[in-house]
Amino acid sequence: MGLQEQKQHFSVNLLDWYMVNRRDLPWRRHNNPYFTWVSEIMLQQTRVDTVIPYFNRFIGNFPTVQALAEAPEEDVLKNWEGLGYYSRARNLQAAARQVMELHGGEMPQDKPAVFALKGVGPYTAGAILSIAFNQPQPAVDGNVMRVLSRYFLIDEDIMKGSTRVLMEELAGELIPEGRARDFNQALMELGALVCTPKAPHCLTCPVMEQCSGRIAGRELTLPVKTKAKPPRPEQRLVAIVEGRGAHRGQVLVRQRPDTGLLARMWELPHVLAAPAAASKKAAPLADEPAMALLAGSLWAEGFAARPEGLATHAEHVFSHIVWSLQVYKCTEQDQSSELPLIAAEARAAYDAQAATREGTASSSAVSPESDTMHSSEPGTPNAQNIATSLNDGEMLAPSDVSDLVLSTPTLTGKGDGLTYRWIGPEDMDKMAFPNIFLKLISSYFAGAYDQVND
DNA sequence: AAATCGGGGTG
DNA sequence: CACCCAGATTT
Repeated sequence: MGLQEQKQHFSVNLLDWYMVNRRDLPWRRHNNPYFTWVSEIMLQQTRVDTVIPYFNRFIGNFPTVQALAEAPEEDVLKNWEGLGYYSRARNLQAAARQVMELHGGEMPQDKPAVFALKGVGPYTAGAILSIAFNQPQPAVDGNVMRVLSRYFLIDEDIMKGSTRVLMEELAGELIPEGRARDFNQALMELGALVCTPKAPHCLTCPVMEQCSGRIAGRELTLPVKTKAKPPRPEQRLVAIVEGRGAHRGQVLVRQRPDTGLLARMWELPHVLAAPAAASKKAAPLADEPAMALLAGSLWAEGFAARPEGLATHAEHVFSHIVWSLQVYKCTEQDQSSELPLIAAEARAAYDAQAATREGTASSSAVSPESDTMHSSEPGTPNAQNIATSLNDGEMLAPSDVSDLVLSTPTLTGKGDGLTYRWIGPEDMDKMAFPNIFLKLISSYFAGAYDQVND
């Protein structure tokens, strides 16, 4: 068969199949460019079933571009909580403000203007232009590259940028006249429902007859894709600090920096236990030094807390990092009278353990990442900085750690400080937390860590 | 071109 | 357990 014939077979049969088999999805019920836009951002690297409830709630709370543009960013982030890739939420709102200022609140319809919106790349621009405005632009995502690589037996590595460009040219040629809206969605629908990654349903595929990949027996080996680098392991020590006195019934949380991992999300305080010098692998730290490090870090950030014992272990997997968390239940201590005692005990506990470990034992650095830290909450103890030159993941000699634990906090009054807050259960519905901390804090408020072993 | 950026479903 | 998902942005 000729290539042109193969292309026509594909377009005609795929489109016919889609008109019968298309799913009824919330963003397909109205032809609203704003709905299309929001859905496409949410669907980036995220499954349809996951997105549906988020989309419905988001549109309910922010029904128009203007409503989104005028909302507090905190509310937008809260609506994104648990969906991941939180820069999507912040970019989406920034783009809504772009649309208000540059386009009077109406979605632009020309490619340069759509592409210029924050968070809109090659795929999403094509998706918006074709789905919302029926413009003959390709929308090449992972589904499309998988379908095309199989049907046309394309051996190019789909991780390469040049391959995506090649696919876009091909996908553009396949769009039937005047049918970009349906055809582009058909292409993705086929990838999601039939031409699936591991076990494609070739027997029910509308284009199986002329699928070069299937005919060659290559449907399971396509697309060609270089393997991703495995995520690096990190051991982290987490504090659930139970408030006393004025903070009774509350727990200590902090907000992450404006950029980087989980930007502007709230979390429990935690420190990185640096990998052992020899193996360079993250390994659990014994409870005593772990609690000493945690007490020392909290102290250095302006909080007096006594670690009581291990509450639980937890794991959180990112694309590029795996957090193994040791979670310790701590209690807030009276600042003036008991703090020196806490520091001394922390040092004694650390030294006792360090003596039993060979060479350079595991140690810690402040987190998150390389940001310097100090408390900025009025009413808390003095703002301090543990060590401005200390980067996340750097090694510390045990003696340095002891010094840190015993060091007298000093005000720096500079740099981007993290905001710490004491919160109760009622505060959880306004602040956005990553899922791992959402679970840990909810469990704490539910009484799950009431008794710990110390 | 390679890293960074979440979280969960699937075989 | 590995793989991948309606990718974009930064370096």
